[in-house]
Amino acid sequence: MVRHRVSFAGGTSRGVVLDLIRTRGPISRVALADLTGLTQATMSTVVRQLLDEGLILETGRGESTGGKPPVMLDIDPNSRFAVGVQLGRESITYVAIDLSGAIVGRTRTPGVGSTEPTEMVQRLAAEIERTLSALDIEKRSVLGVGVVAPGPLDLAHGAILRSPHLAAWFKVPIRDMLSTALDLPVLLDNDATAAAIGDFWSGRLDGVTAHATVYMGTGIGAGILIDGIVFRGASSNAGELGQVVVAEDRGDPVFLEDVAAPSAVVQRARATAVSARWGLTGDDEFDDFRRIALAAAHGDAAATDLIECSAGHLAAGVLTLANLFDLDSITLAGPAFGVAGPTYVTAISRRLEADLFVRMQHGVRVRLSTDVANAAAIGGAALVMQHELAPRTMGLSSLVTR
Amino acid sequence: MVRHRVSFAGGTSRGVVLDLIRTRGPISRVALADLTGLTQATMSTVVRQLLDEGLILETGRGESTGGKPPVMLDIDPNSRFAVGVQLGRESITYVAIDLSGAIVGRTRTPGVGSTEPTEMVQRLAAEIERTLSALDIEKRSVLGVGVVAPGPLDLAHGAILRSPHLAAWFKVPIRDMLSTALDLPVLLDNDATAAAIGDFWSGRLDGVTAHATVYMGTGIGAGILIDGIVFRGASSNAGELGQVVVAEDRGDPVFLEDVAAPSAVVQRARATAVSARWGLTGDDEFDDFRRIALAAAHGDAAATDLIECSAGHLAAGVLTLANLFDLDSITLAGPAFGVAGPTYVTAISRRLEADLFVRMQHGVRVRLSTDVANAAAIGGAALVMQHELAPRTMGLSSLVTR
DNA sequence: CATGCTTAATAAAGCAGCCTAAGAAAGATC
DNA sequence: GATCTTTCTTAGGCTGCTTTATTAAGCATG
Repeated sequence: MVRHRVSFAGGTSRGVVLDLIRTRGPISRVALADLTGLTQATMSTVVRQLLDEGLILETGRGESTGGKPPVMLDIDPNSRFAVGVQLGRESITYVAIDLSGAIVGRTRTPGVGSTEPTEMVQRLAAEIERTLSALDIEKRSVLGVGVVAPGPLDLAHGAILRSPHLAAWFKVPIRDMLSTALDLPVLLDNDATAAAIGDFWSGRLDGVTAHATVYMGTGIGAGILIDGIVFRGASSNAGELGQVVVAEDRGDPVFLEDVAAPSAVVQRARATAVSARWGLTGDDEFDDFRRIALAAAHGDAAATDLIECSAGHLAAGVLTLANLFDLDSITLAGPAFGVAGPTYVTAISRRLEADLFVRMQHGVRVRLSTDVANAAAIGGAALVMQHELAPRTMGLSSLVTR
Repeated sequence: MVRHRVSFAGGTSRGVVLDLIRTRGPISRVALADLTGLTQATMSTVVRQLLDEGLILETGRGESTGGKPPVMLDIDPNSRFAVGVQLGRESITYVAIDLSGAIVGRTRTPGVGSTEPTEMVQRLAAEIERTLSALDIEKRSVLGVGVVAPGPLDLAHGAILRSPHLAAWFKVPIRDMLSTALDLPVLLDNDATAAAIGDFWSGRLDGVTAHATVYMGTGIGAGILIDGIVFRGASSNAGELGQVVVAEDRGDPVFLEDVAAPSAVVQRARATAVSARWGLTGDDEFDDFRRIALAAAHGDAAATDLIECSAGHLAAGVLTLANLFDLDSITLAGPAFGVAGPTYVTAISRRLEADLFVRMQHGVRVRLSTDVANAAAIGGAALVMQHELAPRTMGLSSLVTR
């Protein structure tokens, strides 16, 4: 047999193998060699390294297929941990995950509010330290912290550019400040991107080539993964699903965000005659959206109409997204899907089945995230896992340095 | 100085260096080492190889900057050639390009019509042989032939899936048939993708990260390049710009193709009272579109309205595309831009300047292709150049075998 | 104009990640 | 128990890069 030399970009084979063990484990060395295309000899040394680092374990014997039974390998979940922090409007969510991606701890504190960045960083650091010690996690087994924020970010400098309620954070180097305070690696990324990586790390995207995680909080975004690698575009702002043009109004574009986001639903709700019965407060748009979704879930016709309308628009936007990226997998995440998630899944699935350009060739798997509310925070932690254990970037400009 | 190990995915450094020499040449070894991040020593050997293969030449001395003056390197344009074939509705275009991407020959023959695939392949092969010998190009300096067709293709098998006027070609392995007939490598790809690679090969995309070439012929497509690598999606059908949803009509999506493509313009024209004065034939929608565009160019108000309307819709679709992919460069190509190109460029530029999500961070360069009518054929040839001389694909699934 | 300085290019040796080839280990089969 | 099959490791080699050192070719200066 003629073997061709096989190689992953810049020494990522260790990461690819770790991914496979995580998602397909327990698994033998031979099976890993088959899946990656690497030789058994190479796999032997890669696996040796992962064992030495304590990331994986030999968990016993597999079934013999006529010869020596294989030694099965699996992740050692408790060997490493990562922390994810979601800087929310109304609250900050902290999660700790283990190497398998399972949540081992979760806390929630009041939102950023008007706290100064300097003080906030101290509070974040303190809360993270507290969470870790409460969980009996040694700091040296913590790979780092992933901070997740909405809106456009300056990833190069680890700062927030503009965000609805985080104006005071403009260009503050929060990533480096928190890293100094904690003496741990810190990453900053966008909520949708993080949620997508979280889906990938959970192993639910096995076999998927082109995936998008649609994240709806206050705004609407999408984290896009190609072979598990984040698609970022020219300035790391790709996937701004809320900025899809869905109609025109006297020559001006109408964006998806204007018609499908929670705030749009609430605004339209206020204009209806029956809105009083949903108990809208007017203080917190997001809370009001939840009330409308709940009313819809209980069969309220007008509320159902409002949610269906939002879902219909989102479905059209997602159809555009799926056609442009030729997706084969979509998940929905974010607090907006907390109550009405299934309605949105149905609307999107129907739309794609009917109108996807390549529907004759392949379908698109549409699913709800396993934990819509915490998806971004979990993703933040997953981001750190991927960055530290299986780094990978797209394109040629991304020279791999190590 | 601590140097980090730098590496391009699977031995593509040769191709990257060739790209740089092509686009930035004449250039010295030292400058190449700086640009790529490779060491001077490595560059020395890479350049040696390219010189040995005859792809590049030492063209003389550069300016001294206080020490030994550098030896400048440049492409040897006549060392290699490639042929591009565009299977058009009404005509087939053949172009030959040299290594610098310049057109060295062009032919046009009647379109495919109802010719059987088997016979057509023989005709294509004969015409290509004739073109090459007329240009005095030796066959061994020809890297291959790039065949370009509209519509969804089966790239794995090198066949056309469905195409307006090429129904008889469904699943016919045209790529392999032509390769056998010519004894040359043959590639098949989509018109938009090819046009994008053509733009890249021409060197006009230097410094661009995320580019799209919008191709409008009968349909509307986009070829997307990230760092010069084609973005293909799950089934190589990414960039279907015509399938962007621009409005809704009683719950059904209205696609960009339905309102902005030449056929939509012609249809709308027929419904106007004044359409008689444009001399529409009704035979050939594309020809009629050209007449309307010409009338608009001569100041006909009703024709201008029709073209502006199409341009406005396309601009909205391109805005969506630019926001989702975070583009920093767009070119327009395809026969539909032959007459009215500047109108479309203006409409798109204006729309992006006004509404691009990241307009505060960076702009998007919008330009017309240097040769709108032949862009796809040129791109087909460029595709072969890139495939043979600087192969690269995106993601991890693309294991590099050699 | 000989000497030294700077920059350009090559040469030599080493390392990392993959390969092939060969063999050891451990059970299955007869 | 001998042989076969499959798993896993070891040994040696190739490739593409690195680092370090050397040669080549110009400028600057006493």
